[in-house]
Formats: sequence, structure tokens, C-alpha cells
Amino acid sequence: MAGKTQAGPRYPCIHAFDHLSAMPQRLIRRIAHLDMDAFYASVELLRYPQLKGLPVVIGGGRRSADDALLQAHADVPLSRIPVADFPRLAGYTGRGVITTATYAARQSGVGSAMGLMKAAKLCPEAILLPVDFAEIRRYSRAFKDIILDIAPLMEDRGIDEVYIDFTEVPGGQRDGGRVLARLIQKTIFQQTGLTCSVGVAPNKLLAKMASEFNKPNGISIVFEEDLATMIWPLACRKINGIGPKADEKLQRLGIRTIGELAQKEVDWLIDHFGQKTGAWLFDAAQGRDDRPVVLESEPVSISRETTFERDLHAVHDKAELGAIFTRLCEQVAADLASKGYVGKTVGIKLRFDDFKSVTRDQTLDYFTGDAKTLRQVAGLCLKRVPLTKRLRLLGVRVASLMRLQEASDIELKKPLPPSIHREDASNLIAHSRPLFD
DNA sequence: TCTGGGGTCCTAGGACCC
DNA sequence: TCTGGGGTCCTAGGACCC
Repeated sequence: MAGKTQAGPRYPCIHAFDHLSAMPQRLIRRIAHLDMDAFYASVELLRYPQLKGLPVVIGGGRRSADDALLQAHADVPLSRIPVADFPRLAGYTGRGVITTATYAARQSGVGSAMGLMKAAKLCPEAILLPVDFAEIRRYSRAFKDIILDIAPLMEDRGIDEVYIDFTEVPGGQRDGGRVLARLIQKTIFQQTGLTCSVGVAPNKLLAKMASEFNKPNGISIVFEEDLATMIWPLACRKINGIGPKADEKLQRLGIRTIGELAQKEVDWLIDHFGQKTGAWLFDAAQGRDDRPVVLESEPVSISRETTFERDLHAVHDKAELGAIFTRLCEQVAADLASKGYVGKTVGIKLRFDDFKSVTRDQTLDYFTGDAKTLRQVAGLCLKRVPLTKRLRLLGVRVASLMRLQEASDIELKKPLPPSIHREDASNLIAHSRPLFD
């Protein structure tokens, strides 16, 4: 960095750091997207370095199975666990899916979101490790704290991803953001042993795509003028927000790349995708996105759900279902309390053995966070669903949230129990089916 | 032996009010 | 007897993301 004080024109928003540069430049919007490389697997490998190079799958979601696996090794010093003692996929039964897999396991065709049983078939020699969420969260907190120390404008996008506004951060303009990106990347590695990939671009949309260009441990810089060469050749699916359904529809319309999408007229896109989506697709293809980096946001809903070890029947497994239902309500109530919220919309989610899901919810005229109240209202929601098929999942959700501190006594006062919806009452009589509630 | 869990946002229809 | 809009809230489902 040049040490001389610049003599040229001063720009009010230029940070002190840039005043030291030989050539002051106008600030251009520089947004970074950072995501950790193979986060879950990398954290596990830090703990069990003896697994390096071996096929390992990290299982997720099924807490009971995971806890059992963790428990099996609870009393063994980690450094002394021989690889042979790790639980193996073969012989494991369960309904979990894989969160991630090491490269050696991926070679056998195993990949994230795959059912554990399918993974066991594809790669029977694989070692299964449960996800240690507490450990994952510790590392997640750690890398975000490191970023906040260097660049304070950070948007949390989940366990292993953030956006960072580089625009006014010292050094954030240098080499298009590369200098700052490298500093963050290096500091995270030094302090956690984990690598990450960073993309820096004029907005979140492009930064997100850029961070994928150079994985792992990469940095990619994208400028507005790089649109045609770096973005347009990509598949539409690379746009964050275009999922399998939208992609399939685009393909049916003969659009495969973002460049092909960029050639379409707005009106044509609106005709095919509706006002909102059409206009958004048009902007995205042109690389336009003015969403700000959001530092803090209020939750919209808080929920708990669980997939059963086996499909349960409303009548035959009534007691078990009832107990699970109550426990979910208690967990949601505890989550509300620990986060300091109350809510007035209570809902349930059911998934049947054919994987079809339904939801029911009911809005109260008061706010609550009370487990018993949740259980009662959720029970009324449940009565509105015909329960002929077996169930594989049950969930409880609270929405229309308000901070507990801001809730007045009147809003929290519990009036008479809510009544069953009128149209559902006749439905109920017409069916007169057995319920586990 | 298919397919976790915790979220957000959008759409669309109906109720209800003015 | 027939027929307006607009706005807001509620509900159900679905796409998508991490």
C-alpha cells in the first residue's frame, strides 16, 4: 500500500484506508458471498484426522440414531479410536439421509441428501459418522465472528454461508475485493483450520454464483462487464432461486443457459411465469439484483417436526403418536421461550406413508407460547385432517410471531378455548373417524 | 431400503369490510 | 335484481434454500 497522502479530489464516503492509496477510486458496490468448503465433513475430519482419505458419510437429521452412534464412542478418547471401531454403514437401518460425504465415498456414487440405506448399498465399506450439531454450530459461530471482526456488514445465510458488503470496508475495493477476501479466507483458516470459497461481485446474485467458480479454497472476482463471458454460459439452475421445477419449465421452453434466458423479452417471460417471477427472471439473467445485505431479521415462524422410525397409524399407534405430538409442542414452546417469542398462529404438518403432506393451521385472537395451549390448538387442527393413511411425519409450527417483551397482558390473555371451524365440524361428524388425539 | 429438519416466500381463493 | 372494486386477513399448498 502506498504511504503517501493522496492529493486528488476527496470523496466523502471513501474510507480512511483508501485515502492512503496512490489513486483514489470511486466506490463501486462490492458484495461477497462466502461459503465453507464441505463444512460438515471438514469439521468431522478435524476431529478424526485418521479418517482422511477414507470413504466417510456424515448422516443427518435422525437425532435418535445419531445420538446412539455418538453414545457408542462417548467414553473413548477421540485420538485413540481406531478406524475399525467406527460404526459402519453396513447393517445400519434407519430413515436418515446423508448430509455430506467425503470424496472417497462420492466416488462410489454417494452424495448428499441420499438415503442412508441407499448409500450403504452403493458403498458398503463406508464409515458412517453422526452429525455433531453442537460442534458444527461452534465452528459456524467461530467463522462468522472472524468475519464480523474484519467486515461488520454480514448477512447470515445459514450454518455455512454468509454475504458480506465489502463496499466501504477498508481494502474492500482493492483488486475488486480480492485482497479483503484473501484476508478473511486466511484468517478463518489460521484460526479454525477450515477452508472456504469466496465470490465478490456487484450484487448478491452474482456473488453467490462467483463463489462456486473456484472451489475449494478459491476466490473469484466478477465485475459487471464479465456478465457475458462468466455468467451467460452457465445453466439457469445456477441462479439461486431457480430450482428443479423452474428449470424443467425453462428447458421445456428451450432455455438452458442464463445467456439464452437473457435473450428473452420481459413480456414473454411474464406471460410464461407470471408478473413477479417473470420480471425477476429477466433481471436475474441481466445480472441485476439490488437486494441489500441484511444484517438482522426477525423470525417468521418456529417449528419442530419429526419423521418416525416406522410409519404410524392413528388408531393402532395412538398412544405413541399422542406422546410425540405433545413432545413436539413442548419443544416448540421451549424454542419460543428461549428465543423470546410468542405467536398467534398454530399449525401442524402431516406427511403420509405415500409422502404426501398436508398442513392445517389456526389463528388465535391472542398470542401464546404455552405448551398446553399449543397442544390444544394443534389438536384441533389435527381433527380437521382425515387420518386413514399411515403417518411418517408429524410437525408443529407457530407463526405470526411477536417478541414476548412487546406483548401486552391483553394480547397474552387466554380467552375461551378456540372452537372448531364450522365447515370442519360437519366434516368431522360426517367422517366420525378415530383419532389419536 | 427411497426421500431429514428448519426455515422463507409466493400464490390463490374466500371471508369480510368499506 | 344484479353487480362494482380495493384492501386485509386467513388458510393451504408448493417451490426453494441451507
